[in-house]
Amino acid sequence: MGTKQTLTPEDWIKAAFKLLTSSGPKAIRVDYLCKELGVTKGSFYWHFADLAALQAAMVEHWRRVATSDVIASMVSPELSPRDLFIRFIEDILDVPTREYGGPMTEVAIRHWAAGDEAVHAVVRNADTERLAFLTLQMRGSGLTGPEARSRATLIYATLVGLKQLTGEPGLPRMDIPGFVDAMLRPAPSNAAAVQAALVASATPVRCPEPQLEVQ
Amino acid sequence: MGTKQTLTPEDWIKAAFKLLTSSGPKAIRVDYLCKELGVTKGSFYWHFADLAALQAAMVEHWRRVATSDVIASMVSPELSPRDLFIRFIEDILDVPTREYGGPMTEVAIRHWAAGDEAVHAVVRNADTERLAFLTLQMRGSGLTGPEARSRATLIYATLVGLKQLTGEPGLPRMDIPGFVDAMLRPAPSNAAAVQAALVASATPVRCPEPQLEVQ
DNA sequence: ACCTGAACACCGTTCAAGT
DNA sequence: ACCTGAACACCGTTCAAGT
Repeated sequence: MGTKQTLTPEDWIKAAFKLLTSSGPKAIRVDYLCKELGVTKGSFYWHFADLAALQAAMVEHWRRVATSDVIASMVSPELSPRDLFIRFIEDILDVPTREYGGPMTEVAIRHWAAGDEAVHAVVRNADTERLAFLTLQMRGSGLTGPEARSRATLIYATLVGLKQLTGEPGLPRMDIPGFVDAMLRPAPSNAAAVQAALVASATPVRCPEPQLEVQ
Repeated sequence: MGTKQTLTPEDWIKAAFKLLTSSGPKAIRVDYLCKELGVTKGSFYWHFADLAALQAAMVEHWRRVATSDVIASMVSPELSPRDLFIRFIEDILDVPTREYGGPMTEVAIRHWAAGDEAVHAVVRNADTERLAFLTLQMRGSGLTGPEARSRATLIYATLVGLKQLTGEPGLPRMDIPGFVDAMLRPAPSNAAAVQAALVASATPVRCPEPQLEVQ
């Protein structure tokens, strides 16, 4: 009743992301997937030619939802540049992860890419595409060409880096609107100052006292 | 008689490099190694705990002969800075490869590193070590701190890049002494000019007319 | 000490047969 | 159309037995 009769490729991809984020790239295995979905191996090979095909589909899916789809959803012209930036950044870092491997999909993909050149190539493409879009928007906000590019690079690198740290407890939470405002200010062009603005605007999460294991 | 009775770890490492350079990282397999050496699999596991141990030994061997050993052989103070540079570059790019996988070991290792994070980490360390040494020597030749570092980086990146292209036919052959002379000139500090000096001093190998496949 | 030979383990892949 | 179940293939690893 509540259970679906037939599996779709999306079911396999979703299960594979779950394995990726929970147990790493090497956990993307046919038997694990089948256990997760309650079927036997033969079923997998009806949907995919081989494991490489599923992996390619995973990466391509990620590329679409975490890059092209987000960019495409931005072309509605009612957004101010500032709001567009905020939404883009929040979407890139969070939206595509909701349905699949949880909030750490982006980090898991980059970890996977470190050991798989095919994955790495797609991640590079995604970075390029996102950066080109951010640069274009920066330029549309009145910044000059090189300035637009360098600010876009800085903002993107900073946020990707912070996202990596999000896994650890006691992370600083980032104030994305405040950061965007600092990045859009035309004058100072001072990377260090902008970086300082981000750090200053980051509200540290309540940091629990370090607990010693006392019994 | 002419054949050795007993295999050494070095024999396995050498055979593994042969497989790496001829057929890529995935060809480093126990059965291939055994066929190459004329023994059975059990022999391998007497010498190494597992395949990962052999791979680690390969990378560590490369790191030693292609980095630390070359640097250590340079501390004899009879060399002029210019000759030291020339010898270092030639040794780094050629010497460590003679005994093992031929002249393309450096390229093969970097290709391997693209798909294996453990290998990649060692390559990064080697690059850092080589660059630190080159920078130090630049500084000893009268260049200022930042200038020494940027020139060392440029020279190293250029030569690594050219080495990658060496595999293809019709390569430009590089005039290392001429390049070093250009890099040691203190004044202009112009990266593009130095780059031009290298390209100008590269004597193109006889470039055959493009042959159309006419039958 | 060094190696053989055979077995085992693991996991991707195939395929005839079911519904 | 979608899946089961069992077999096979591939290759890393183990180990008792040889010299």
